[in-house]
Amino acid sequence: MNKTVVKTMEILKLFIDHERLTLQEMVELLQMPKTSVYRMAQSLVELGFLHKTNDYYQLGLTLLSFGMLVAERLDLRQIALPIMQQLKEDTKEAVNLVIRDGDEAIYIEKVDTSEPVRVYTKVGRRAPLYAGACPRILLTFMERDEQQRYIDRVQLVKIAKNTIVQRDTLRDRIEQDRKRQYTVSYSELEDYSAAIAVPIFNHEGKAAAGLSVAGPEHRFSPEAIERMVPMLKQAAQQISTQLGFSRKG
Amino acid sequence: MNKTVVKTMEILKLFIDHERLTLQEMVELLQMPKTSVYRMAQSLVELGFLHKTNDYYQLGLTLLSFGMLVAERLDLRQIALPIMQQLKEDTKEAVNLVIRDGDEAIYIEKVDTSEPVRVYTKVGRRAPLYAGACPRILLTFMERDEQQRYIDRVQLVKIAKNTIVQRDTLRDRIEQDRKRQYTVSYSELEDYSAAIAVPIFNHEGKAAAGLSVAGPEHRFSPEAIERMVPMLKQAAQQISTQLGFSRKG
DNA sequence: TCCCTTTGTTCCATATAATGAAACATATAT
DNA sequence: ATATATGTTTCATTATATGGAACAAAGGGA
Repeated sequence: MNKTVVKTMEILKLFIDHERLTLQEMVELLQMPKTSVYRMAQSLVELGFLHKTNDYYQLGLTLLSFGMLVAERLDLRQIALPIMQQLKEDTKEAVNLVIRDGDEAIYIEKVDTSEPVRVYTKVGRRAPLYAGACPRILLTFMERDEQQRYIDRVQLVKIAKNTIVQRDTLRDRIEQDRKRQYTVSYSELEDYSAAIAVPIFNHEGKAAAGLSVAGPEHRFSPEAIERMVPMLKQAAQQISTQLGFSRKG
Repeated sequence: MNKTVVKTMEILKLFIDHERLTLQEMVELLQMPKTSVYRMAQSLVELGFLHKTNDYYQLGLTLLSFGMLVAERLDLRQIALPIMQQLKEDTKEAVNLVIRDGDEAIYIEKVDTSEPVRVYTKVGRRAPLYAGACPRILLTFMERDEQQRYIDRVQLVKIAKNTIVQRDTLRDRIEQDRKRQYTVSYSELEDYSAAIAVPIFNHEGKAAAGLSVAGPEHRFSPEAIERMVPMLKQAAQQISTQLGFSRKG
């Protein structure tokens, strides 16, 4: 495993939180010698992973090309999109699709609402598995042993005002949601945002993805939730079926 | 500039044309020792650039994350999208937006048609500057010296049945299109596909992007072109204006 | 069931490349 | 004109990569 490659990619990570940076700024953020940073940055520019304009570096278009390749090769995403579009029409809220990537969830598709207030989620964004309805539904239906190991080791960081940061609260929540086969969140990933999520199962009966509707809290009254849950479950069922999942019972 | 980093990324390039590969397949394609390939592939997996499942490697989700960051940071794309959506409504054809990336054009936005026949373009895809209306409009309005140098050195490869592969033909075409301020292509990037493209100018008066409508050839009669060109020019003008371009005369 | 082949993974001696301080180049501020 | 800051290049030293050989695992054929 190449240490130099890994080190060079530390530079790319800076651009997750910074749209553009000078060489000097990267040196300060990374606390590495400027010659080293300079050399690595030039490599990334040569690869098209960074672009340099007037002493400023920013993410390069080659990442867009690769990123879109990844997107178009996600079968689940192609299968889900028309169903998500219908669900958005039915519920009038934004619809999200996540899959697991290690200890995080990554949003792989979103159908945005036309309603005035939007939520923060964007395709490509990540969230920890414990926070927010859609990521947490993946945790809820994770294989039991793996789930316990994750809960035991994860550092529960508060992200928004209602993020769950107590392990026992998280465990209780998961038990409850496992039974009712959906989860709800209010202000866990973003203040004043709510979401309802259900699992999508694959041909092995494993939770392969999470499907959710999301919007501002005031549009997620108990009545609204009661109305949207069956629609969500139905949509997830359609996607699961196309993934080869056979429903038990 | 790091040789090791550049070499490791040769592996990623394999996945442009291959959705998934085994270690052995990569060794054969790259003609490198398998230990070397193994080591580099592990680095890419550790970075999230590759994902390994059952002895198969494929592009990793980290590229999706970075790719979408690039997409959402393209100001031009945010400005253009609503105008592109309107243009698609008006013309009923797919609308594309490209920018230049070195000697290639890269598609950064697309509003697809609801009409039955689609064209190949996808966000993130690249094309040479000489082929197809949208990429070629960038070449048409390139700074003269640079344009001549590009035409002199580019290897004109036939991509579809009508790809321009004669330098003189290309030069004549550019002169003609520069005058009428738009270009048309039939079967240059993909057989049986047509497109009309116009330039988008930035605040410096330089061609910053190309805007096109595209569809199957039979929907691009001379009458249809005459109808769509003014709409395209108007849409491009709107985008140019928002980019700070002041029209001459 | 055994043996052979293929492919993935690890080891380790050797070769190559990376490293980073110093120096140089350029631009900007005073 | 000079000083400072930042980007870029040089080069002696250090660290890491390299890749053949060996090992491990899986699958196919007799």
